[in-house]
Amino acid sequence: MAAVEGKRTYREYCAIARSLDLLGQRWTLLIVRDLFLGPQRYTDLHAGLPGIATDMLTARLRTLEAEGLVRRRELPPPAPATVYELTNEGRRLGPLIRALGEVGLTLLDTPAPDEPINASPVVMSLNLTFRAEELPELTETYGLELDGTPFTVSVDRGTVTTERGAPAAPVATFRTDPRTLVGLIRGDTSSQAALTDRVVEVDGDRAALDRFAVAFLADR
Amino acid sequence: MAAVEGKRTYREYCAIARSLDLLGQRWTLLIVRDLFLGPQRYTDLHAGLPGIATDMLTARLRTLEAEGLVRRRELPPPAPATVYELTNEGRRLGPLIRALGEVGLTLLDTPAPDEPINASPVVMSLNLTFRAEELPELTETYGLELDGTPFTVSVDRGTVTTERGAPAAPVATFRTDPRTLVGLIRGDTSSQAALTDRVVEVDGDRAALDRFAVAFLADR
DNA sequence: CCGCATCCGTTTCGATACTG
DNA sequence: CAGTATCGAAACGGATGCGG
Repeated sequence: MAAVEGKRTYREYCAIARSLDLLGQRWTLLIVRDLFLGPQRYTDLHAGLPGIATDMLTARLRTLEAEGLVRRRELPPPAPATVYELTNEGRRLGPLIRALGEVGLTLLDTPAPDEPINASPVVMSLNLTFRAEELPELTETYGLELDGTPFTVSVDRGTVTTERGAPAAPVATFRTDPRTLVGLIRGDTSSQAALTDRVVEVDGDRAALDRFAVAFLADR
Repeated sequence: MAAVEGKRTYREYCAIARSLDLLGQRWTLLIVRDLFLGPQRYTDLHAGLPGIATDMLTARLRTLEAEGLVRRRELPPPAPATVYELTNEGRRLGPLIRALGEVGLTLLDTPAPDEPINASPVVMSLNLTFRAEELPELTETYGLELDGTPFTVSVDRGTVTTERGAPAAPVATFRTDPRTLVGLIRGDTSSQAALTDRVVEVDGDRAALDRFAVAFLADR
């Protein structure tokens, strides 16, 4: 007889169940994933989540906001817009996003030739494939321009950070498409071949692409 | 027009999305959680998942089996039964389960007096609240009997393991209920008070309860 | 009692059309 | 650009039935 049960929740006194009450709905963690590369506008979030309905995206953002994991911010003129960004609370989901990535990375095959590949997840995966033990002293910042969208990848003695947007002083900027970058990371393409085939364009230190390829090769 | 789309999946070339395709459905990760304490029969799984529909549990188990994360095993006589257990693949979800627990642990308040508390999640949470830095040399095995259900908690120089079932040679066995154990871990009850109030019964070394309480105190 | 399978009302999700 | 409104499809929750 229609008990007023509010929302669907695991009613269990359990840390894992609580997490899933917070984050377990469809799309929620993928939104968080996208925001880990930096603030995003509604429309760009929508573009990065293939197949999400607009009202679903709105609903998830409202929930994440109410939970204090995401904040809405109005950009001032001259470029007024609404962006969504992670709060400090939200940033504490980093280890969870990483754990999910590590599980999923082993499941990814070489993409089918016609499979569309978004840029953001590929950039995000650099955090997973980074091999600190190779080049442990490496410290430099790369620009990445994937289908025209700029990203920043910074390596600093064994740690990486990835963000949206172009870096201030990159040692080099690589211009390519997500699929080619996947090929490089997976070792299906060598950095040499990428250069001679001109599927990657380099602005700046051309040798930086070799170091990049070594540092981020997924060794399966 | 009904495109035959099969199941609901994020069609994205992304490690995180792949993980969620595998594990993101309701109940799936809670089933995995329960199996991390050891093999379980269908009925016991059902009892540990408040509110799951029977066909849902069956469906999830079938999917996990098909994905190679869970295996079905028939126990031989004299106690014939079917148990479900994690495969080696399934055990690789440990870091993910832990990350979920760490997010959720900070969200758990002191349980309401009438809130039911299952034993398994409390035992599982010991992996999260364990403080290796206190008593770094501690190496001993405790028995835990919560509402009559036996568990084993082993500490070995900075690492813990938790399982269902009674240990072979415990330094002590604590007999209590999940709620009291939560009080101990959260620091709402001292081990001394628990002993004098007789809400915990100890078999074996009574001082072991103090060490246990120190080692597993959630310091928030 | 254990291990499911079936049925049915409710909730959530997906797709698309539309609006300030 | 940033959402609402609408509607059909799928998933879920709960009860019940049923063979070993």
